[in-house]
Amino acid sequence: MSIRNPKQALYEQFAIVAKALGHPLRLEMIEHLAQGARSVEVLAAKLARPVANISQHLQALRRAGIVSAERDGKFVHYSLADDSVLSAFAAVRGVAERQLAEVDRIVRGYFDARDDMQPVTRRELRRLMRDGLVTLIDVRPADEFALGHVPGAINVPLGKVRAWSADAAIGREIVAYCRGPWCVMSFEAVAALRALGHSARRLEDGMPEWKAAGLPVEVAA
Amino acid sequence: MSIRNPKQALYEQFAIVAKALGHPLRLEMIEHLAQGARSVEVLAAKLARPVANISQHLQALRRAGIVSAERDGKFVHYSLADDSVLSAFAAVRGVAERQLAEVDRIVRGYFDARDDMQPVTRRELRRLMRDGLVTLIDVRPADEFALGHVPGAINVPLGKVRAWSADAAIGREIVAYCRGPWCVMSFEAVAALRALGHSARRLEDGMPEWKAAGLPVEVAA
DNA sequence: CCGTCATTCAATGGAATAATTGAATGACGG
DNA sequence: CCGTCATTCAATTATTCCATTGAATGACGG
Repeated sequence: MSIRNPKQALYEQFAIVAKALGHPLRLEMIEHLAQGARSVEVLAAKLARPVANISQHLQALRRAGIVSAERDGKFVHYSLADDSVLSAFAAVRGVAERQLAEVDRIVRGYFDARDDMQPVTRRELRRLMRDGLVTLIDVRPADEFALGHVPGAINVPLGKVRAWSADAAIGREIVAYCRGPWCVMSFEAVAALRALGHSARRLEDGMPEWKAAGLPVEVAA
Repeated sequence: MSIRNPKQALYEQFAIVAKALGHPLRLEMIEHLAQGARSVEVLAAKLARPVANISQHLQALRRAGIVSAERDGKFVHYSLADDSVLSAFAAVRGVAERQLAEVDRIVRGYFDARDDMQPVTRRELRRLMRDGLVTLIDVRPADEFALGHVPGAINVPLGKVRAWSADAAIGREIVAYCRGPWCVMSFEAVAALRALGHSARRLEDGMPEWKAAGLPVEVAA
């Protein structure tokens, strides 16, 4: 280890954190961990990756102080070290959104830019929910829903949206949310619902942001 | 280029930004650019690095949408693309501060933890300045001071602190600030002033944060 | 105490990144 | 149009990072 002055040493520490965020798979892992603690195996299954690979990335995230590990018998449960990680994730996303035309292109391309994709804000959703004007669906898998969801939301995992919507009244607006502002599950849910003649919109972002905003969260018994 | 789904493509875009932040030298460059636009040559001189090296890092930052370039005759002036970059920098710093014991160790080690290093908050500084209770010094180089400084601050570049303090009254408190919360110049200024018998403290952070907080900035004529 | 299972470690090869050097571009002044 | 200067590009080497594989660790259940 070469001798460094304190200033360089500090920048190196900051760079360790940023570097750990600088890999698509690790970012995806963080977004999953933002939904709740996960074991290595479960995370590997969710991301369809070899367990050893996920384990190594988790080590990298742990070295950077981004995730923390807790042993529970044979299992090791990983979770985000604290809320500052979500802030950093959101800030990086913010730079990308504002500066990289590519992000805009991807999002628009995904939805074909065919009609208004104006998302519902958290504030607006709270008002609509209070007045009973909309049906709120959480399109994440059941296990993530169980760990915490918006009060009043119904869990309709993405694969079941079509079947569920058969029983829903046409005309009543549906709002969908999932893991975060770029989580594609809510995009797909809204697209499917609209194709079936429903009025549907996305919440502007997802569960981690809802919780980070200090809004109430309901946990399954 | 392999075929990717939109979700992966988005994570890749986000990773580009984080990866660009994941190098100590680039972080230091960002902190300098946060003080104002700089040409490649000036930046290289400030960081004591070969021009070509800085140029390449600037290209990397530009590809990530972090800095923008503006040609002015023979010179190219680089500056931060927008304020979201400062947010991202601060967020990464926040993770490092909270999670990496190493950061704390470095800062403490730098000051030997011998007495209270409680910094002055922005709010407190504004009150002290309004009541005329402190002398505020900006220890950055003169060119950075000229591009914007806290109203009422005196520019005392680090190398001149000792000479300047000879004329300062003992007993009146001095507050020093520079480029940001980890900028070591203010640490050194405070250490030097205290060694000379003055009462001195640091502002909690520096110029970019002051500006980002929407507080008034004074620019040299 | 032994088998099983979740996780981590170690070693490999291949890809990306970084610093350095020297040459190439592009704009200004004469 | 030519020399100068700021900047960028290209090529090289050393380093680091990444995915994969198979073996090692550590804890539980019998």
